[in-house]
Amino acid sequence: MSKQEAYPITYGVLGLLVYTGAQSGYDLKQVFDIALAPMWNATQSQIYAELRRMDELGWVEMERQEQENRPDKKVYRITPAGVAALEEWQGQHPARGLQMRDEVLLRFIFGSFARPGDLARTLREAIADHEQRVMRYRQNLECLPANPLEDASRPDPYFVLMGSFAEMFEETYLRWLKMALEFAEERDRAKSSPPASQ
Amino acid sequence: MSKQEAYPITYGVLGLLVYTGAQSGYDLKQVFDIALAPMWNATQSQIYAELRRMDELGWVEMERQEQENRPDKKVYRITPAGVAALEEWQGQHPARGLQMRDEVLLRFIFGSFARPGDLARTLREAIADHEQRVMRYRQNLECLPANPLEDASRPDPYFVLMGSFAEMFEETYLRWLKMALEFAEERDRAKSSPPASQ
DNA sequence: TATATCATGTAATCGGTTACATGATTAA
DNA sequence: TTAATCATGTAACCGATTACATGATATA
Repeated sequence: MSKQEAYPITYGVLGLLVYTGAQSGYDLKQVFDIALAPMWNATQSQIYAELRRMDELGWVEMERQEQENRPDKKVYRITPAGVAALEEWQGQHPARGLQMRDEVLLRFIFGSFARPGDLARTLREAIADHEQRVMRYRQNLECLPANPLEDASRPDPYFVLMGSFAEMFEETYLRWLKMALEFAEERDRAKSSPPASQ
Repeated sequence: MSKQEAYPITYGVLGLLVYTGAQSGYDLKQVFDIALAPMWNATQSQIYAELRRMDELGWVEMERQEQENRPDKKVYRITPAGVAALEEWQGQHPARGLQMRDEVLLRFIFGSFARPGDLARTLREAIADHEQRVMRYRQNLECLPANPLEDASRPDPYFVLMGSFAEMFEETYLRWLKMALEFAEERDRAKSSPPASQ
């Protein structure tokens, strides 16, 4: 078989369905962006495509909810076959290792080509971006879902640990960004003042 | 204009060409994997495609080197237009923020569906993987290139700072992985021993 | 009145990966 | 003798993104 039946993103949507219960593609996208932001991202149309795929696989069931003055809401629910698929997946060997794509770091490493101010501006914007991320992750920690398979009275311990990963990662990243910014600003100052040596 | 003329990966290859001097696509792939591993990854055929693209843009020049008993080596060199493109790029606003795709984290967050042992095994493999990464990054620190635009007698300070990012990131990641593994192992123990409560 | 949100999707395209082809050299 | 490496690339495909379409409701 060349074409796979499921991908990481497939299992991401599937797993979320367990925690949310029956949900529409639209709502799942919101949940996805909050819960899985630290390790994956998906577009709206991708979520719809994955739900259709899983419907064909029998991993989810769709129920059409009529609405007034709006398009019908298609509400999806995970099936026992879907739960089995999640369990199978956990036993498989990960297809790929961690993949990062970070244009800010790519610019930084070639920062010697930047005109004065450009690199520092890029870094300041990145700092603002990542500070917002940290805040969002901290907010998420206060409304974590319970685990329907285990203790329903407490927030899911896996989500708790993931939250701590997100926070650790963002804090490390921010620490570095601030170091890098100091370096970039110092370089700008050195370039604007008349060079003493050389 | 809808189709872009250059992407982050384009500038990645272009920037490396400054440090390596004239290089073949084959060799650039090796350099790419070492120097840009923390923020981007590229396949061999992608590198060839980017070199062809930049040749058409006039950002690089190609020289064919004949070889005995081997296909000709196409050696690329950056042009002044290429250097200008790098500088322009540094002034633009990054198109996308950080993107992470990490199947290990995705499995972890849905780890309650894992059969006993599966999650811990995934985490142990991830620890081995990331420990290798740390070692590679530390090795890289000992053979960093000089910056041909600045002080040629010292390793490039941008590469030095990137190296420290890679190390910080991997150490944070490893610290978390070990916490997560402890949790997973404890969970496995609790499931194998007869439950006292419930 | 204009924008944003709710809610669904399709079509087209793009960026990236995989598979394949070639053939000599070197190491296990 | 087998496998890996050097060195180049093409073709096909796949996963993901972007743009577009629809139309009501709520908000500014």
